[in-house]
Amino acid sequence: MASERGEPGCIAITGPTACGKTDLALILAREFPIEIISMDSAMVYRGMDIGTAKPDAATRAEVRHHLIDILDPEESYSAGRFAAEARRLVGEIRSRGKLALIVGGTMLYLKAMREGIAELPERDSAIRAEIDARAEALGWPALHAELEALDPEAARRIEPGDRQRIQRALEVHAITGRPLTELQREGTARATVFDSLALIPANREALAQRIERRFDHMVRQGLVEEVRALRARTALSADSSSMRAVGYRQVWAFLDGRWGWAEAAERAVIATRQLAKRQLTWLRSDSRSDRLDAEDPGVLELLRRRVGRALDNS
RNA sequence: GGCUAGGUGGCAGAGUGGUGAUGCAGCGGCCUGCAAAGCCGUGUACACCGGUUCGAUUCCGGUCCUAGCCU
Repeated sequence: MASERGEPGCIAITGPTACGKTDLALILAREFPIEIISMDSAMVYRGMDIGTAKPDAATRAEVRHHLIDILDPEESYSAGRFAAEARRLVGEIRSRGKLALIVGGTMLYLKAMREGIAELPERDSAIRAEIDARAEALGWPALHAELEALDPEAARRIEPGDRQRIQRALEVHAITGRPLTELQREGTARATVFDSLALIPANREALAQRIERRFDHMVRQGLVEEVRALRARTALSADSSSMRAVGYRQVWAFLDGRWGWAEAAERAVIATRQLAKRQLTWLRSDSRSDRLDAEDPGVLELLRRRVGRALDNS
């Protein structure tokens, strides 16, 4: 229906981890003039290949991929950057006469791109460190109370224990001198309209098993070595946002000696399952995505039709 | 067979004569620059059968299990 909305050149395929979206996207990309835009908050990092199930070099030589390997793991990405960069890429790909296929499971990025995101300052490490120090001394509920005074509306919707959001709201206020809520109200332009197809595994139990098998596979591929190499980077720590990723965090803890291997592996699988659950929760309430049964053998054919139609319209 | 210590929700693990301990997992949900993150919510558990009691998971007796020791 993209054409009917006058928007174009772009389709998203999303779904929880390990639902098969990458494989399907590659099949499509080999059959149609497509470039893939990765919508994945972990594949952006260089050196994080095995644990993110990143498409390998041969595949990427064959099918053009974007927003993979664009940052060092010490850096941080953001939904705002994704929205801006993906939008720009869609235009570029279109100008080459190709279809941009957005593939990934980072739902906030999908939302930021589709609905637009307010123009806010980027994170500021110095200010965050300062806020963390105060939280250490006073506790997050105390900072929540401070936020109450600066931005009552934000305080109302943010839980007193939600350090991440309290921190961001205080950070934005510290940088701009204005309440986050106000800034968010002002600028949520630049939405991009496009179809998105959500692959939903009908069987949770089967998904859980696939997750477990996939983790075992990653370990055989050398996940532990990959994390060991990352740990050698002095600028990287367990607190880095890249190292909070599922799998990496747990293997890091194992290498620290905090957990035995059995425990680390089990926790990695659990964390991945929980991630999938959160993704499914997001998709359940997302009325703007078409929900497809990931296990239905007919999905590929369905995707082919959607892609073909989108190409005809652009 | 005897003695001793135990049997608490899927798991771990406190506790009390009468207000849902807690943690983990699971399940549901939230989501505006860390999102593979962060957070919120969610359980008529007290082995079984009697007894005492206004009231027993908690006290008493028995039964059945489990572990250790003894013969």
